[in-house]
Amino acid sequence: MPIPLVTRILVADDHPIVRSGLKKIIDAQPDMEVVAEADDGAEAVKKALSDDVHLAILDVSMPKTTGIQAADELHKRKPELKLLMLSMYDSEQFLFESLKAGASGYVLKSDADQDIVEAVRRTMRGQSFLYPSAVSTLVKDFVDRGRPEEEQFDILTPRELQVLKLIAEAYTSKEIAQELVISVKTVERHRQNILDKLGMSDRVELTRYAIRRGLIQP
Amino acid sequence: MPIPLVTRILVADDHPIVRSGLKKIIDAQPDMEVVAEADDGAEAVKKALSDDVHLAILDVSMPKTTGIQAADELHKRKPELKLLMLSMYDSEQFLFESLKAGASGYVLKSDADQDIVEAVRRTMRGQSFLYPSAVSTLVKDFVDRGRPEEEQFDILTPRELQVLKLIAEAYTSKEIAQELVISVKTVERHRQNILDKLGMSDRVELTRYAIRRGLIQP
DNA sequence: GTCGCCATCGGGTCGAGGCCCCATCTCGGG
DNA sequence: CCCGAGATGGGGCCTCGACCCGATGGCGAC
Repeated sequence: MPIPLVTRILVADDHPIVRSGLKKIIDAQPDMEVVAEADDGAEAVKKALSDDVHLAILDVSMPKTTGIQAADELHKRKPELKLLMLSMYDSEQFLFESLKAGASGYVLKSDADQDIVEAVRRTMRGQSFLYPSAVSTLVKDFVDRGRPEEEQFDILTPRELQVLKLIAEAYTSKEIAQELVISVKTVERHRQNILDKLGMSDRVELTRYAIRRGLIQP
Repeated sequence: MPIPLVTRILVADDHPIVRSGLKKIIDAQPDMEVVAEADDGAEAVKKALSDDVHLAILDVSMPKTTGIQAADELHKRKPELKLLMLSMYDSEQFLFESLKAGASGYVLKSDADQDIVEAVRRTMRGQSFLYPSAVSTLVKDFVDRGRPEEEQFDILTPRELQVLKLIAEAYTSKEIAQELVISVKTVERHRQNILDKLGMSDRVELTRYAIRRGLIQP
């Protein structure tokens, strides 16, 4: 498939101003154009499938359906669609999950005004674009590949996500147990599993993680 | 002082894309123009004083010097400068602090693309602009004014801000004590005072508050 | 079918966090 | 000059969180 003369782009971010800023930068380029916008992962999937979109720029952290989930689904249902992830955070976990979900690029919001045009062009040429320190992260991961069958990195189960969300909303274990109609012990078990999987050690870290993921608002 | 034909605006936000989005919307208006940008409160103060700026749009939550601190200083040193606060959050506390710091308007980021132009025009005319539910908040506060000398709402002391920051970075009390070279008891005393002042009850809520304030990144 | 993952529930330990009491010292403002 | 606020420290209380141990049923993959 040849590279289109004008790349038709969908922009998904929950903040209208960010979309507006991206649109300004992109529409100033002769070879690209924003043809659709979405403020949530689910909407992004719908619009990216129906519209004639070449490339989707997805914010990793969006309420309800995150950018990663959207990327995953889009990659399965429309493999020829290019995916470019946008994130506030230099996070190893998000980077890996994005790449696993089929993203070709990962741009930090703090550098997006400079990087986004280049990232779109590179992505459309079939290459990848990662922000500088992401490359180091990938190299480090490559070197560390000594561990034979270790889990590499994890995703939480749906139930664990529910519990995490409530923890980050300052519910106590007892309150979570009532809310989910399970025992306190089970809540604590889930919490422990989440802490183990993420390599964290208390609720404060979980809270920050939940916010980074877009599970809750600060 | 007459209203200038073209309002000269400074935009301060730590995310370049947000600045870019605001600039796009503002520069599309014939009667306003972005003449300076800043990514931090301190820089905003410097530029707003030196440049010939009529109005400053300040993000409430910025790293290091927050928008509120910047507003406070600008209001003291250049009282004729109009101040428009921009925030991610519908927060009573931030609203009150902004108004106390001399801001004429408070716009939510989620509505900024629609509200910002109107807010700038109203502000330049010497009026106020608040997002809808902020008006209700102010009315409620007015009605509640029954309490005679109650502290109304608080701000944290510098020391308390230090402690809060470390708590939100998942330091334990013991670690904070070591870091600040004080006793664990004092740390817990500070933590308790912070909780009391903010009307909160655990570290998770403090963490979310610290993030909203821009004290730390998630 | 067996193995592993997920979700559920129980026991126990120990320290930290959350919530009271108290006091001292310093410093700036009325 | 004293008062209040900020910062510091201590004693004690009880709950909850963080980290171990164990088990069982279900469900999907190989």
